[in-house]
Amino acid sequence: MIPTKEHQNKYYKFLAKIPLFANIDEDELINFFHSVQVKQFYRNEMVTFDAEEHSKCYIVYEGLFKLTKIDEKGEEIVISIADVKDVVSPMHFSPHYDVCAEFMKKSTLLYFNKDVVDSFSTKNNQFSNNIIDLLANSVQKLMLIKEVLQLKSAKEKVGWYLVHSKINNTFELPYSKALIASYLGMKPESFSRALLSLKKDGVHLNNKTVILENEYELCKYCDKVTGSSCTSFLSNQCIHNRT
Amino acid sequence: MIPTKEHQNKYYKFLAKIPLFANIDEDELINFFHSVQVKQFYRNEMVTFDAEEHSKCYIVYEGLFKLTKIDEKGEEIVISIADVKDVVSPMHFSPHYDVCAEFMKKSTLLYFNKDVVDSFSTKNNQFSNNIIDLLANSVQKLMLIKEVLQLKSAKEKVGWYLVHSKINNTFELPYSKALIASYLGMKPESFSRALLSLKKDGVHLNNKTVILENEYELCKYCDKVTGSSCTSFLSNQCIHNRT
DNA sequence: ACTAAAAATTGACTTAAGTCAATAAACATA
DNA sequence: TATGTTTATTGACTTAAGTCAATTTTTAGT
Repeated sequence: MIPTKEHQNKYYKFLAKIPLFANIDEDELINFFHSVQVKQFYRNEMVTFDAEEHSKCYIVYEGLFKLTKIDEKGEEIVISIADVKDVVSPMHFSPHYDVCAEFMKKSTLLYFNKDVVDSFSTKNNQFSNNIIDLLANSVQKLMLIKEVLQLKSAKEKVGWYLVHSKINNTFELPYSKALIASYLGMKPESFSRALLSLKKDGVHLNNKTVILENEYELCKYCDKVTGSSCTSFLSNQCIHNRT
Repeated sequence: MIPTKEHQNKYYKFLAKIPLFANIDEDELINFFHSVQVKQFYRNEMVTFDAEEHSKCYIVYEGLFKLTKIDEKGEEIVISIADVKDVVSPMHFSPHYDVCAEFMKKSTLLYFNKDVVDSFSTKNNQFSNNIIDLLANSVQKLMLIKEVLQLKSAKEKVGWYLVHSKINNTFELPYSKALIASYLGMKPESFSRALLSLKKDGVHLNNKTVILENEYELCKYCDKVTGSSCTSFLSNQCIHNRT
């Protein structure tokens, strides 16, 4: 759907702050933004992002959804969680790769069709670079979560997610426990039991807020990439500080 | 190491066939290839691809290695297998993301430094597009393997890998069973037991060659992206043919 | 503030895949 | 073609996380 004039301005301002559009000349950007489209999705709505229908690039303006794959038995895995400002770009997948988007909240997505994205990236080299950064980031995130899923125990997974939240979201669990559990490839029951076990080590969860008896209980679950955004990175207490 | 004149020509010919360099004007390509470097690695050699030292783009000229992550206890997961013609590009990872390359054979890697890659992609839009395709492919491959690892039983994983080999490598297992097992996130013993169970369903393995009692035993393990390269894709027998 | 619905927890039990150890098959190099 | 080494298989046993069912806690709408 093409947005009304009144909405356009706020969409433009929002988009201009997304890393995908960073360091691009404002005139070119505004011109590109003319082709933005908008779509609303309802809570619990499920959409298959098959590339034929969805050869687009989506940006979450508001709301939350998870990208999932579901098998014949109804078992579901979460590939990624898409929050406000996140970019999901099925136009870059194979036409035979289907993923399912499950909306956790009423959501507004802004999107561009593949042809306009491609033609803009041909004209504008910085935009190409931004796409490269976006995809490189996805690759790294997927490699990291693969490591977490395959190498860590239930308790370590939860510990890892908590440090992650500590460092990136200032001690707040950003989503429901069930959603985080499925992102970590575990059942809510196991998540709950892992939290119980962490509590014995001094890691408490007051509703969604992480509380530590003394500051460093979670450090041992930290990975280096996450850690590099920590204020104590490479300090004496930091496990990544090996000399 | 800078290659000798005599070797240059064969490297150039090899590189020109890699998708990363497809559809680029030959003169520009040859000019870019002047900056290629070469490095040899020995069987069982292990190298950490930390971004500081390895802010490069590698192409496997000959040999084989696996990209792995290893934890404190020595447990290892395989992130990807890099075979001849494959591109591995640590320059696109965060400087804090370390992966380990373990060489399975004596290998020769060609590589370009980040600065020359970046400057070529600034000048040449097609090259930018090829990098985007390369990364988009990695994303999709990682999403697919995540699905395989989390959603499938041991037997289904092996079945999936076998169809994969059937379709892409004409019925040959390309690597050792132990390597394939670890790529599938399982132990060699479990791989072996899964093969035993598949044998009961008419799937035999004569050394590394897959033999089917009647043609379609493996179809139920096929995913749609892999299937799209199958000669019988969407035929009557094909499970992706739902009407 | 009240109620219904949704989300999270806890306990008892099950299970698929891992571990460890012994043996067998395949490979590579003389 | 023999020999030592690596890779694969098989069997007995263990275990971490899943399942199912019963509560309890939290959330959201009136």
